[in-house]
Amino acid sequence: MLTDQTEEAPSSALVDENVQVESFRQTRNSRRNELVEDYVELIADLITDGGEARQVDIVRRLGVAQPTVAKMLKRLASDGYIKQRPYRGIFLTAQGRKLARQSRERHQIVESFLCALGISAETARIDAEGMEHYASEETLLVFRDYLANRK
Amino acid sequence: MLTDQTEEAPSSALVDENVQVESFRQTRNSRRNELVEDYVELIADLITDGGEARQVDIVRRLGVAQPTVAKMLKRLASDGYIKQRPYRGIFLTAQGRKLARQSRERHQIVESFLCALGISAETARIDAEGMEHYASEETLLVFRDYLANRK
DNA sequence: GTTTTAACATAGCTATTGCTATATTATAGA
DNA sequence: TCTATAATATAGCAATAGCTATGTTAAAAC
Ligand SMILES: [Mn+2]
Ligand SMILES: [Mn+2]
Ligand SMILES: [Mn+2]
Ligand SMILES: [Mn+2]
Repeated sequence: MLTDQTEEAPSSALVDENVQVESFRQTRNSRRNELVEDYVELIADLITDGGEARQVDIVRRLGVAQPTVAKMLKRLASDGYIKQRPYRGIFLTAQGRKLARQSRERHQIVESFLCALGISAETARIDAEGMEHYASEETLLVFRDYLANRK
Repeated sequence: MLTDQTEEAPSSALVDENVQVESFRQTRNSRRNELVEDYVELIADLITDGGEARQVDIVRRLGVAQPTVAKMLKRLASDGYIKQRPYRGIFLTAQGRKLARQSRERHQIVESFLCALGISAETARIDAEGMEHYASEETLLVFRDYLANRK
């Protein structure tokens, strides 16, 4: 009579230890890729929109200091996501384009889903910017279905 | 005739610069609180469930090395979230209890919402563990409404 | 063709979050 | 009570992500 546990998350009891460890592990892993994803996604958007992505454009869009971006771009280059040509802009490698495409798609799905739920465009933008990096394939599929099946 | 922009996120055009900067700023800010929130939430859960939260319990639940937890607990103590009594466990301050309650509630809403959408319990757990930290009040309200208004 | 300026590079600092190795100590068992 | 063990503390290292200050240089302006 009081048991209403269909499709419900547990309300306060501790979950199984191994399950929880695995959740935290995966979350730490996703967190480690957040910045890289946002950078390549932004670079791709800048190129799509204006034909080029210079360091200074990224600085303006991210709202961080220029040396912060410079350092990150070095890392992205050494990790094989981009090629830099000073004063000529940043170029994505094949690997970079692939990650950018995936990131952009995930971002778009999450943001559109939040909008479809009735959340304001500004809030959807902000929340999606963080949440996108933690949405699994299974979740993205459900979001996509939701978007497709509303009238 | 081709304009179908109701409740839709833009598909690839760059958003306004100031809007984007603000999104990234807020996201960076949320990210800075992720770990603190997970720690106090976990400590509260351990206390609720077993009466005590020792360092070694947190180590086991998070899946990180013991000195990592020891260092973080020092920070939580110096930030006023907890009191430590070695071999006696971790105790939440009023400030810690407040943050724990808020974090636990957000976590629960996000996880229940994902479950309600039909996402599997395991995936919902994992995704919620990351997404919870980026869900705004507005979004939580919509999630809550969705949970309340489904038959 | 100079000169100014804006873009980029580099040095050096801090804080955060992880790790391994090792020391210390409180509790539990014999 | 003594001792073994498990819990905690500490030292020291690395990677990441931010900052300010300052140097260098390519492009623009004159
Ligand atoms: Mn993004
Ligand atoms: Mn993002
Ligand atoms: Mn949580
Ligand atoms: Mn979490």
